[in-house]
Amino acid sequence: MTEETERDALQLQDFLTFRLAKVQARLNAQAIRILKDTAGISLSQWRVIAVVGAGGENTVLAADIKRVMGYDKGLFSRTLHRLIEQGFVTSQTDTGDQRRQALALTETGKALFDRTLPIMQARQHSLRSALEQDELDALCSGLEKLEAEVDRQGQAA
Amino acid sequence: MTEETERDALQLQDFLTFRLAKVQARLNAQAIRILKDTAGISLSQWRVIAVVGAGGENTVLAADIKRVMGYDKGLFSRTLHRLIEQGFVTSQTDTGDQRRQALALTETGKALFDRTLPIMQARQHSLRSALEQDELDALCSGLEKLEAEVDRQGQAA
DNA sequence: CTAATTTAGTTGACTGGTCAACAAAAATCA
DNA sequence: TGATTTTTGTTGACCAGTCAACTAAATTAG
Repeated sequence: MTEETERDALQLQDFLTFRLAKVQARLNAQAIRILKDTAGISLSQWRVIAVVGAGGENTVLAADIKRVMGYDKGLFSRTLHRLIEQGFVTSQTDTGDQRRQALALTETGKALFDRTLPIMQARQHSLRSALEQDELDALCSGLEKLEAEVDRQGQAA
Repeated sequence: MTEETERDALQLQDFLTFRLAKVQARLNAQAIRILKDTAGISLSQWRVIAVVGAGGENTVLAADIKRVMGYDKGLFSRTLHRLIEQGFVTSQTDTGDQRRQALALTETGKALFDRTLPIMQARQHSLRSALEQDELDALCSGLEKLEAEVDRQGQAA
């Protein structure tokens, strides 16, 4: 019985972060597969295209995207260059501040965006449809509180 | 206004999986940092030690751990060998089925487990303490439903 | 009993993502 | 103005994780 309770206690304490990690890994894998099959791009590439595409005709600053996505500098830089190489995005250094890059989608990039957005939106919708509205709210609220607690702990350390 | 609503709509549709990914990334980074600083092991190594350690004096089958953790074969194999090299875990091939490996912690491994478990439990506890019990239940329930929906979609495809 | 299939594990190649060192432009300040 | 610091981005090295090819042991079917 001691072993059982020990084991249960451990599984229990590990429940939250481990479960979160597992679910997230599966959602991630699903998104990666969909994007690879339907658009031939990576998840980080899609996120950049999505944000630039959401800007419509306006150009979007690279630094803003990086900030919004919370991505690493290095990862973002490489992702962006791959997108430029593949001809989905154009980059123009700001005339005022030459460190800044203003991004826009090419015609090919726009076509990819228009084709891929409904697919990804449909996925989001079907995921959301598994939950009632109040469950969805509770999930988001719980995630926010967890995130705030990680911040709080990070500050303390 | 069109740009605004487009942008908002996009941020909204991206909310759930993106928010989940961000929170999980931060939780993961926190766990990795704690384990590196206090125990000098990786997260995947800790999870193996945690499961083997939870078995107490009983040996635990490698295949069972792999299944419980949902880890890739290759990752698990390499993680295990690093643990054996470092002297935290011993592996003994099953006398009946020579493909199976029965794992146990060495004395060093047990010491590491005993030292690290309370640290990780304390972390879990403080994360949980950010949520009321019903919020925690709602979060777990929401995650389960999401996971089930991913399964359902995966089956369909 | 042998052949085919399944299961467990190992290995190499590859991608994604993090970290740290660096370069260049801009802002701050003496 | 010129020196220092800050911000922005690039690059190389590295670790985590996935995938596919392979080996070996066990099981199943003929």
